[in-house]
Amino acid sequence: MNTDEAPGKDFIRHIVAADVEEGRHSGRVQTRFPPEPNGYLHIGHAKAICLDFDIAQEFGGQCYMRFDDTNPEKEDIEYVEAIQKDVRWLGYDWGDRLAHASDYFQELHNFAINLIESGKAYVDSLSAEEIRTLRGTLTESGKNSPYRNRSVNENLRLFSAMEQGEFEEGEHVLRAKIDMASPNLNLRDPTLYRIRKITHQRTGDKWCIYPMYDFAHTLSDALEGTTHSFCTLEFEDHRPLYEWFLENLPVPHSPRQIEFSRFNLMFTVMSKRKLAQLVDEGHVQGWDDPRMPTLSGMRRRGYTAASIRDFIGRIGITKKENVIELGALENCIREELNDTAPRRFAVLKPLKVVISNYPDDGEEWLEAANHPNRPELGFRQVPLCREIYIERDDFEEDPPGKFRRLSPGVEVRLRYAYIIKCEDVIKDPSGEIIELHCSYDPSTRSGTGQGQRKVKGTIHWVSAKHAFCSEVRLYDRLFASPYPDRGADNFKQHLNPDSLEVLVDAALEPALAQAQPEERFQFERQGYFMIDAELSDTNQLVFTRTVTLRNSWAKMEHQALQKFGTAG
RNA sequence: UGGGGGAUCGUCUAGUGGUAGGACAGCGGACUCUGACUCCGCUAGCGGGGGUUCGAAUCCCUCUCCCCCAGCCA
Repeated sequence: MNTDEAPGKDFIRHIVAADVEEGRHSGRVQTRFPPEPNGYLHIGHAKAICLDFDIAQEFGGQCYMRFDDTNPEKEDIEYVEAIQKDVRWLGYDWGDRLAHASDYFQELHNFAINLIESGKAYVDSLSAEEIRTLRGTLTESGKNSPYRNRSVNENLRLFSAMEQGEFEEGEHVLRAKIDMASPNLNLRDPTLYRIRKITHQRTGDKWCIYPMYDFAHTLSDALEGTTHSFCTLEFEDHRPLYEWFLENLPVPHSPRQIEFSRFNLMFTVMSKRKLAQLVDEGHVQGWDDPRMPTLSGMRRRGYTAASIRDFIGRIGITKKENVIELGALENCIREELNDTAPRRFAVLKPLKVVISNYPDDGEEWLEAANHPNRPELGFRQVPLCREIYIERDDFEEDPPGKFRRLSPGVEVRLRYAYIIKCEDVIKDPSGEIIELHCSYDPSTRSGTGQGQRKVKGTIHWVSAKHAFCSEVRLYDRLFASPYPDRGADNFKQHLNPDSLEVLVDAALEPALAQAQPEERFQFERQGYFMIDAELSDTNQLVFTRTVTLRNSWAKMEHQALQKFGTAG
């Protein structure tokens, strides 16, 4: 097979293309992204957002941004604003097509009257418990409510009284009259309206009856002229109800609902309820905590919108349950940042090195490439003097076999500078290594073509005198288990206690002092980092690690530990 | 035990009666002043059993396993 071929379209695009070809809806394509403003958007929503907006665009149609705000109890303007910000950030523009289910409350109400008048809806005065009992079970059919055969006039009168606020919450509901014996529970006279005496964030106190999801969502789609209504699998058996509304009401358009599977990410949870719990109970510092799978959290972590869209494109659309490896996501941001991020030196866990044969007051500035594979990005100067910092992990007194770093008597290259050799290890009384004494070979300066001998390895470093100290935050997966919400135990038991490591005395090269918010860097041999604008101020910069570099050495170490146990 | 869905390399995903392909991961190698990047190579899959057919992931039968549904949430 030809590898140049474009990847196959997903099943939804096949369906839409076929509909267009057959001239349904006059070839028009219109979609909508319908979030409920009861929480922040997460990476799972990105799949729906991309699907809704991309398909509309691909077929020359339009996509509405519509808030499904039919439950004032849970919804809040804070979420409405955050959601819009996140969708825009992802790169989508709904133009003037911003809508709310609440914009349609009057029309929805008219549809309800219509159903009552045609004998297809009735006011039920049973309690919630009684309704549940009469609904039956998965295997037993339900029973009709004693109020099911009220006259049209009585239903009209009661519904009007509900609307006028003459009843308390829970006294009555409006139900569709469909089939209490249906094997599909959604068709056993579903509730259409309930009484809620709560101020709505948009309509205020105008209404005290609010439509239920199935009713409001279907008819909002129909009123807007949606042609294709995408949603996740759990709504699959709501489709017959969706279609029942379309068939039994004088709707201007008949959209088609198509379901796809949500996606799940290993080492994380993806339900708004659970994410809200992490926020409320203080396991994270907010919806935008860089460990959260929310779009705002990932943005703060350093993910770009392009990398998220790239990721969504790669995981595809199917109806199969799926759990995606974290590496697949990380790969997307690494790929982008490897290409675009300027390189810098940062010593995260410093160990002082004295270059004993370097002049006491000596100082020189060396040229270091901003990007080794992209010379057009130029160079910056890094200072060297007699005392420098290297990474503590880059020295081992008794190194394992394949260690390609510094150890006693061994030579390594200071990247973009000289070859040094470890002559002496200085320890404090407790035996902890506090300083290294090294000699350097002045003939081996980088770029001179001299001193090209093979050494053990190349390490990064920062001049002690010129270093500026910064806080660096190393974020890791929020959960220690790949499937935190599988099994009977509480998902919070799987929280990773090491998901955040705060380093307060990282030594950064001077050029980093000019770092701007949004600028991303590769700290060589470490990973990709960005300023956390929330935590930084003029006195103190705080850098956040977006993702580590791929690290085959760490992998080897990990495998060795697995093999020989973790003791010692 | 009712109804609705789903099963293709470790993980995602193509395939629509004609050599099971791609991505990520993994393994091996080359390169390397980042144990990065890049490049080369390799490993690895149609849930089981029948049937139709010259030929089946694809069509038929059957079995198994997994997910969703009993809110006045969405």
